[in-house]
Amino acid sequence: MTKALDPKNKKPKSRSRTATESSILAAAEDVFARFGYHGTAINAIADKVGLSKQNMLYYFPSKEVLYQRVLENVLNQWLEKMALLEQEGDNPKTMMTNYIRGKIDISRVHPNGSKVFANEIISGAPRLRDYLKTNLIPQLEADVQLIKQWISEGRMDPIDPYHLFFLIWSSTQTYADFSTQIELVLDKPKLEEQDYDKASEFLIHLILKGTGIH
Amino acid sequence: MTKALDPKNKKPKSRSRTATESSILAAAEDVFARFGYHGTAINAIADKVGLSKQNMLYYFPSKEVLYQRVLENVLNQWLEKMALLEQEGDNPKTMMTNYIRGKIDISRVHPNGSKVFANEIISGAPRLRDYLKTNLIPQLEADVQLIKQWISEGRMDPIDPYHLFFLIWSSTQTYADFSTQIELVLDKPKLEEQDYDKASEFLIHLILKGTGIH
DNA sequence: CAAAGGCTTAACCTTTTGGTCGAATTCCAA
DNA sequence: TTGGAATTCGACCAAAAGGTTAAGCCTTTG
Repeated sequence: MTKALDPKNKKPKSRSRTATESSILAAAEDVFARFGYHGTAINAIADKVGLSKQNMLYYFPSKEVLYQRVLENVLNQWLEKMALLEQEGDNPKTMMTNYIRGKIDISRVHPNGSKVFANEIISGAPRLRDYLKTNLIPQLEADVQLIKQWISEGRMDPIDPYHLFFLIWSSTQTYADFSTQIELVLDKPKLEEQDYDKASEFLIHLILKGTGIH
Repeated sequence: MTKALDPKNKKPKSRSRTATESSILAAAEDVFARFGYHGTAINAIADKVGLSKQNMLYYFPSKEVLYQRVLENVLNQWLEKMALLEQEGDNPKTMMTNYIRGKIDISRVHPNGSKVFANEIISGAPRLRDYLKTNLIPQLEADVQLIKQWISEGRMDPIDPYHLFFLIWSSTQTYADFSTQIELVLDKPKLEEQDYDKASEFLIHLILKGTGIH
């Protein structure tokens, strides 16, 4: 794979290096998503990028390190968009709508990331317990506070905020993690944009109504 | 769920043999759930049962066969209880309530089965596409018809039945598949019965209200 | 233009693991 | 008791996969 000449390259080595690393990470995310950590042969990733195994190991010294980097990328991308608090809007309805729509968007745009994450959690989250504790949970707690505030202000029904988030997380991520099953049920080779839109509308409607947000 | 013996069985299996096979299957379900197909070493299963690897292979000739049997067991157990149509009750509210509660029960009693299934779907369901097509989907279609009927009778809101099932499946199975994450959030070493009860009540309330079932 | 340093490859090594084979042992009914 | 079937075990094997090493190639830069 020859890289395009870049006239304004000031540090070509570092530039091409990051490019190579990115393509490796992308391929790795894909393969790890489908086969899980153990099911993935680093050779399969190398083939996909068009590198030899040894050469790929030059960029990432081990399978474990590569996997960690993939996981890291996924999590960072996620956490950014995953706060209810940070949604646009000044009222429960708008914010919740944006939140749900955002989560479905992630399932649509980054299904592989979601699958890697799912694999990790199912197998007991050995590698990211700490990450979850220090990053996800604090953010969630803030979101929970917001929900409680809305409840106390009578802007929604008094429901358990934690289980509400479990519901939203699972029902949105299922369009990534379980896409195979959904495609089978809907009899489509691949989910299309309209399917995700439909899912969004459905979930938004049901959850808003179900929680009494108006 | 007829336990009819295979016609091609010349002799019924001995009591001790079936007992051994059962304990192997149980251990296998456990290990496959945690590590996935590729991540599981048959030695780990054998150790757990207290057999040598070779001896275990005497009962199940290969890892693949053993895995298939585990999957088979899980699916059969599931399908039995998974029809909305077969729930007790003569009205939408009761039937839907029992359905959701039943699904949460499965997550509580058979979390490993759920995880094995989840692993399989995430990795593209290579081994059970056919099973889903011939077993799950027909049952689902019948359930979808029932929902449509309820809608046409004005007993619930006009919503998309398919996405409703996706929501119920995902939000109930998450208490098995993602239990690690949930335990972390709820700050408990292990989910207790009351947690599942709470989840049931939450989901039942939200889904009934959200779909306009009364 | 030539040294330095980044990049790539061939050959090789080690460990793990699914699986085989035949001998030994146990179980069971005649 | 005994012969045959069922079960268990020790020894071994081949393939796959992660990883190492040392040597060569290519690009940049002083």
